[in-house]
Amino acid sequence: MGACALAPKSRNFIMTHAYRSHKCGDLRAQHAGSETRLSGWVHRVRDHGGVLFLDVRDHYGLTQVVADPASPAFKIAETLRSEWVVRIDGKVRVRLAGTENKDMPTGDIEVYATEIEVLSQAAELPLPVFGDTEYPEDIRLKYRFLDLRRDRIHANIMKRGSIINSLRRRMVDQGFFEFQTPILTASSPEGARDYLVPSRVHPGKFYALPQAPQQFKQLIMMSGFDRYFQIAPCFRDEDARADRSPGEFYQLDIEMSFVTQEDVFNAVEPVLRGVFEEFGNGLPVTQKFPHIAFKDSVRWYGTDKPDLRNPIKMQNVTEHFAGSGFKVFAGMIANDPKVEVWAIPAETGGSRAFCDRMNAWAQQQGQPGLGYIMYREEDTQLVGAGPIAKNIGPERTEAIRAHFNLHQNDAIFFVAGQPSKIYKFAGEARTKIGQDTNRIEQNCFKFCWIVDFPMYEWNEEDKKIDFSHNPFSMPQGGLDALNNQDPLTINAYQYDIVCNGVELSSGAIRNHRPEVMKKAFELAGYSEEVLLEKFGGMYRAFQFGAPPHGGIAPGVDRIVMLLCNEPNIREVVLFPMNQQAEDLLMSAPSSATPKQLRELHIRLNLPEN
RNA sequence: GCGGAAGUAGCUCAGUUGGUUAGAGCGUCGCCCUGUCACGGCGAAGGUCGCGGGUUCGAGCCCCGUCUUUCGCGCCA
Repeated sequence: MGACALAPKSRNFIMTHAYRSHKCGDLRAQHAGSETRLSGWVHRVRDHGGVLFLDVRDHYGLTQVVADPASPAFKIAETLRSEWVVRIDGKVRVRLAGTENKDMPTGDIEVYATEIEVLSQAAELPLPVFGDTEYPEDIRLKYRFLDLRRDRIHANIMKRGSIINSLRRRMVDQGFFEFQTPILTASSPEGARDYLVPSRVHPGKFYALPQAPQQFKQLIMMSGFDRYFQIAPCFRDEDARADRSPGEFYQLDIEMSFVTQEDVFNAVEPVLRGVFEEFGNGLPVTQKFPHIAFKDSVRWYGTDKPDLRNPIKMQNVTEHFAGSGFKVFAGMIANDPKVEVWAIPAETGGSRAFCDRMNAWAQQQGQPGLGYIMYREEDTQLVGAGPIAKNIGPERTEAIRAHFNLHQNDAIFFVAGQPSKIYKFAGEARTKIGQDTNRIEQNCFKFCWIVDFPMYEWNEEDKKIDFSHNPFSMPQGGLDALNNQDPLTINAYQYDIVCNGVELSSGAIRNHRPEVMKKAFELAGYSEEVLLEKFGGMYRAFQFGAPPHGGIAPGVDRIVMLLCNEPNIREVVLFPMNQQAEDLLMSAPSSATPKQLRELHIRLNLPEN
C-alpha cells in the first residue's frame, strides 16, 4: 500500500498526523523497529494479566497491539472494551518465534503500545461485530452501522462498489455515456404501484418517483443522443422478496439508437460476462449466451427464467401416450386437443424410494401425483418398471427410453394437462428432481438470453388482451402483424438475460413508429386519447423523427447478489428496508407534522385502529 | 390481502409428558493469570418466556386472539 511505502521512519513525521501513520492492514516484518500510530476499533481483547493483546481494526485490516506492565499505556489498555475507538502509538516489532499468525496479513508483527488515547467509547453491543453468528434481521437493520462493521457484509458492500465501477468502465469503454434522469417525475399508469410525492405548488397534484427511467431513456434517443447508460435508481411500491428490495433498487439502464436486437446483445453480453469473470472468484462463465425462445424455455424448463446449471430438459411425449393403455393420460388427450404430456428425465432416479418420494411431494404440491417409469436391467434387458410401464406396454416404454437415451437405474416422470396449466408445476418438478439427484452443477455462472416474448397475453379475469411485458416493445412483423395476425400469436422484440435461474434484466427493441404504437395500444384496449394523456411526452416525440432504438436494464442488486453468493438482497445493500418497507435505522416512513401537511394541502383519512 | 416458520437474559440458543428455584455459550461487571489470536480460571449481575385472554390445582410448554420478524403466494408493464 502507498501509505506504508511512503511513511518515513522518523518519529517526527509520525506525530504530524493526529490519528495515523499507518492503516491497520499495512504493517509487515519490514517495518519492525519503526514507530507507528494506528487508529481503529478495538476488535477483540485478550487480557492475560501480565500481558494484554488488542486486535485493532480499521477498514483496511487488523493489527495485534501488545501491552505489558512496563508500558505506560498498560493502565489504559486494561480498560478497553470491544468497539471502543482508540489511537495507539507504539513500536512495530516482529512477533516471538512460534507466535506468528499465518491467517492474518499482519500476522508476522505486532505493535508494542507506548501510548493509547480513547477516541470514543462504545455501549454494550446489541450486535457483536466479532464472530460470524447470524442475527435477527430487525436488530441488524436497526444497528446497521454495527452490522456493516462485520467482515462479510463490509466486504459485500465494497464488492458492490467495485462491481458498479467495473460496469461503468466497461460501458464507457464501449462508447456509452452516462446521463442523469429526473427523480421527481410523472406517474405512469402501467406496471407497478408508484411512490407519490405531493406537490406544494400545485395543490392536489403529485409527482411520482420513476419505476425506471424508461420513457426518459427513450426520449434521450429521440433527442439525438446515442448509447445512454445510467446506474439508475428505480422506485416501485411493491412487496419485497428475498431477491427484491421493497421500494428502491438499481439498474444498469441502457439504451441505444439505430440498433437491432443483436446489436443490444453484442453490447451487453461482454459487459456482463466480463464483470462475472472479474468478480466471480474464477468460476466459469458462459462464453456465448445461448438464445432460447420464450416458448421453448417454458416447454423445456417450465419457466421463463431457467437455471441451466440443471441439465434436465423436458420434452413433449404426448404421442407416446395418445391411445395408450394408460387410460388417465390417454383419456385426457382424447378429450382435449390442447392436452400434452411432458416428460422429465431423471438420471439415477430409478429407485422405488425416490419415485415414491417425488410422488408424495407432488401430492403435497396439490397435484394428483407424479407418474413415472423406472428403467432396470432384467436378464441383460433394460425394462421399464412401475404402473405406467405396465399400462402402456413394453413397446412404448422402450420408445420413451430410446427418446431420452435412459439407462439402468434412471427414471422418467410425466406431467399431463394443458401446457398453460402444467408448466409451472413441471418446472418445479424439474428443479426438485435436479436437486434431489444431485445433478445441479455448482460453482459456475450459466447465462442465457430468453427471446421472442409474446407481445400480448389473455387476461382471464377481465376477458381482454393485455400487454404481456413492455407496451413500448416493437412487435415482430410490425404494423402488418398487428393488423392481420391473432394478437396472441405476435411476438415482440423483447428479451431477458437469465443467470443461474435469476432474471437479471429485461429489455426490448422499442416501438418508434407512432402508427404502430397507436395500433398496439388499440389492441390492448387503449384509445389514442389514453396514449396521449398517459404517454403524451413520448408519443409526441414519436411524431418528430424517432430513431429506431432499443435497450436493456440489468439489475445491479441481483448481479451483486450472484457475485457475492448471497441469497438475500439485504446482504448487498448498505441501508436496506425490511420486508414492510420500513427503514429501522432512520425510522422511515414517519409521520408528517401538521405544518407540513397543511403546506401540502393534505388531510389524512386513516384507517380504523 | 393470504399461507408457512420463528419470537425464552444485551446477543445466539436449549428447555423432556403441563409440575419445585427457567439453563448454557458469548457479552457485561469483579477477582486471578506474561504469548494469546474463539486465550484460560473463579465469581456475580442480568428474565413480565413478544403481548392479551382462556383451559388447568398448576402453563415457557395446550387453546384462541394479537403484534413483530422472516420465507413464499398475490403483486413486481
